[in-house]
Amino acid sequence: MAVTSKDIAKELGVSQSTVSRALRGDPRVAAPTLQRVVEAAQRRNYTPNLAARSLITRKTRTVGVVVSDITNPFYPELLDILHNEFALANYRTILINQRTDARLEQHVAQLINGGAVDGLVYVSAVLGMPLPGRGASARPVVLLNREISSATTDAVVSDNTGGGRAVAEAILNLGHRRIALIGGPENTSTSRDRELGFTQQLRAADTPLDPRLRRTGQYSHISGYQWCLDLLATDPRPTAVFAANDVIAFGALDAARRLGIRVPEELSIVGFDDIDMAGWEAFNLTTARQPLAEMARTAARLLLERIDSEEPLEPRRRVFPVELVHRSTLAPPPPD
Amino acid sequence: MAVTSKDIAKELGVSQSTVSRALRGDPRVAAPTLQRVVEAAQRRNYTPNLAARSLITRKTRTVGVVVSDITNPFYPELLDILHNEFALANYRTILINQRTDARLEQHVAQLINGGAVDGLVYVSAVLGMPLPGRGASARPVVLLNREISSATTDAVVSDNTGGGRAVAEAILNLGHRRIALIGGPENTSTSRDRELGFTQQLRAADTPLDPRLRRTGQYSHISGYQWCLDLLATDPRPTAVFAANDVIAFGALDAARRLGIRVPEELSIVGFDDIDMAGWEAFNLTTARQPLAEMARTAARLLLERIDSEEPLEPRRRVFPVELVHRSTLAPPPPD
DNA sequence: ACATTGTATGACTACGTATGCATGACTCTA
DNA sequence: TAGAGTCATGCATACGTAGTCATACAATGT
Repeated sequence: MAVTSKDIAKELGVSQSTVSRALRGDPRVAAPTLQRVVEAAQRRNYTPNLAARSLITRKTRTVGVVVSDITNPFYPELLDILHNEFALANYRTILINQRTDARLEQHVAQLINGGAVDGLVYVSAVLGMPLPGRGASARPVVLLNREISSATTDAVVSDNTGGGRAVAEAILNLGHRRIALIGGPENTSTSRDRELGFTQQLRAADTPLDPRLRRTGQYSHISGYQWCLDLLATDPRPTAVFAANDVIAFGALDAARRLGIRVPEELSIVGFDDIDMAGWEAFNLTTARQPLAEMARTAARLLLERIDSEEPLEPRRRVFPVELVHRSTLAPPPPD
Repeated sequence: MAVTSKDIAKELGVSQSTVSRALRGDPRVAAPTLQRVVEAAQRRNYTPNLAARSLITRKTRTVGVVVSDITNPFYPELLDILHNEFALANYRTILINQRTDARLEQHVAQLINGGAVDGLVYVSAVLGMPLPGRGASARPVVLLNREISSATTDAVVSDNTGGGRAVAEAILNLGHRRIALIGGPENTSTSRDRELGFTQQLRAADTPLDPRLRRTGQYSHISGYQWCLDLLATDPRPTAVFAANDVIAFGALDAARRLGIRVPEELSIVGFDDIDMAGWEAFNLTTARQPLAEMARTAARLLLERIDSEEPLEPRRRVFPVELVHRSTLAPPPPD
C-alpha cells in the first residue's frame, strides 16, 4: 500500500485537510505546521494519488498526442518540442501511434471522454474524418500540421500551398520542363495543398503537370524509393522531382543512387519540411522549410490556453510561412 | 459535465450497480436489462471515468516508456513496437523524453508512486543511477537496451560484448591495423560493453586500441560527424572506424563524404544496432544487428506479466544475440 | 404448501484527495 | 474589557466507479 495523506496526518496528529493544504501551498497553514508536513511527506516518500486528485479537480495534467507513424522521423521532431512544452507546463504526454493502434478511434474517444487527458494534439488528421471527442464533455483538441476543412477547433499549419508554389517556381526558373511529383496520402491536407500550389504554378507557367509523371502514396522512404524507380524508368525521364515531404525525397535520392543517376546533375529532387536529417551530408536536400519547432510550440500553447480557459474559445488558425532552403539537390536540367 | 453511470441508471430506473455490472460483463445481470443498459450507454455516449475506476481497481491501464532522446531514430523504432504491444493488451503509453524533461526524476517518481502508470519500460538507464520507484508501492520496471549492474528487476539487452567482439574480428580479418573507435556516452552499459568486447578482441589479436584513436561522446549524428572529422585529421589516419551505434556511424559516413574520402575504399565504417535507416541506399551500413523488434516485444511482455502477477517475481534477464550484417561500408584497407 | 436454492437487483461503502464550512484561539481596537 | 476581526485547523462531503452484502422474488424439490 502506498502512503496516503491520511497516513501523514495520523503520524503528525493533524487532519488530512491540513496535510493536503500544506502540500498544495495553501496560505492558510502555519509555518511550523507546514514545515512538519513537508518534512514528513519527504521522509515517508509520499506522492499524492493522481487518480483521486483528478477525480476532484477534473484535471489530469496529461495531454495526448496523436501521430500517424512515430517511425517517420518527421514526428519525433514535433513530439520532442511538444513533450518539452508540456513538461515545462507540468503536463505528462500520452502518445498515440496511429499505425500500430488498431482501435485508434476507441482509444482516442476513451482518452477524451473518459477524462484520461485534459487535451489532445492531433498531428495526423485525415480529411473527412470526424473531429474526435464531440459532446458536452469533450476535451479541447488542437490540430497540428494537417487540418480538416470543417474543423471547429484550433489548427496550426504551414502555408503548404505557397510552399508548393515556391518549389515549382524554383524548379521552373532553372529551366526544367519534365517535372514529376511524388505526393503523400491523398486524404491529407498537407499533400493536397502542396500539390495544389505546385500544379497551380506549373500551369501558370504553361507547363502543366504531366499526369504520367504524378505518383501518390505514403509519406515514407519506401514509397519515395519505389515511385522514383518507377518514374526513372519512363522515357524520356523527368529531370526534376518534387517530393511531398523530406522522407519521400530521401527515398527518391536513394532510388537515383541505386540507379547510378547523379543528383543534381542528372536529376533534381526537392523535398518539403526540412527535418533535421535533410541537412545531413548524405542528403543535403533542397527543401521547403516549415518552421516545425515554432509550429509545435504554438500548438502546445494554444492547447494549454484552451485547457486553462473557462469559456469556450473561438477556433483559431495559425498559418506559418514556408521558405525554400537551397542545398545541393536542385540544379539546372542536363542538356538534352 | 460528462454523463456518468448514475445518469444512465436514473434514466433506466435501475441502480448504478447494475449499470456498472452490465458494462463490465458481470454474468449476474438479466439479458433484457443488459441490453437496455448497453443500448443506453451507447446512445448517451457514456465512457467510464478512468480516474474513478483506477481509484478502486488500483490499475490505470497505462504504462510509461522512458527514452533518452526521441529524436534519435533508434528510439522510435523501439517505441513503435512497445506501443503496439501495449495497445494490443489495452494499455495506454505515456512517453517520457529524458532530453527535454528537466525534472525527469520527479516526473518518473510521480508516475510510479502516484499511481499514474502500472509499470515502466526504461530504455535509457544510466550506469550508477538509482532504480526508479523504490518503496513498497513501487510499480514494476523493466530495463530495455541499457541495463544497470545492480538492477533487481527485469532487463532485456543484447550481447553487446559479443557484438563488439564480432565487429573487431571482422575488421581485423580484412587486414586493418589502424582502427578507431567512436563510443557513446561512457555511463551507458551499451557503450561500455561494446567497447569492452571490441578492445578485448583487438588485444587478443595483438593490435590493442591506440588510445589516440578513441573518442567518446553522445549517441548522435553530430557526435559521430565531429569525432570522425577529428580522427580523419590524424596522420596516419585510421583505415577503419567502429561506431558504437548506427547514428554515430551515419555521422562518420557524412564526415568522410564531406572530406571526399571514399567509403569503404579508403575508410571502413561499422555501426551497431541495424536500425531501419542503416539499410537505406544512402548509408548501406555494415553493422551489428540487434533484434530490436524482438527485444522490445519481450520487454513489453515481461512488464505485462509483472503487472498481472500478484506475487513479486524474481528478476529476469533476457540476452539476445547480435549478428553482423554485411553491407557496403566494410572492405579491406587501402594499400599503404 | 412449505422449505430451499438460485437469481437479479438495490443499498451502501471504500478508494484518496480537495475544499466549503464551522470552530476555536488569538489579536487588535475602541 | 468586550466585541470584531483574523488565523489555523478540523469536520464533513463530493468526485464516479466497483464490489460487498442484503433482499426480494422465482423456481425447484419434497
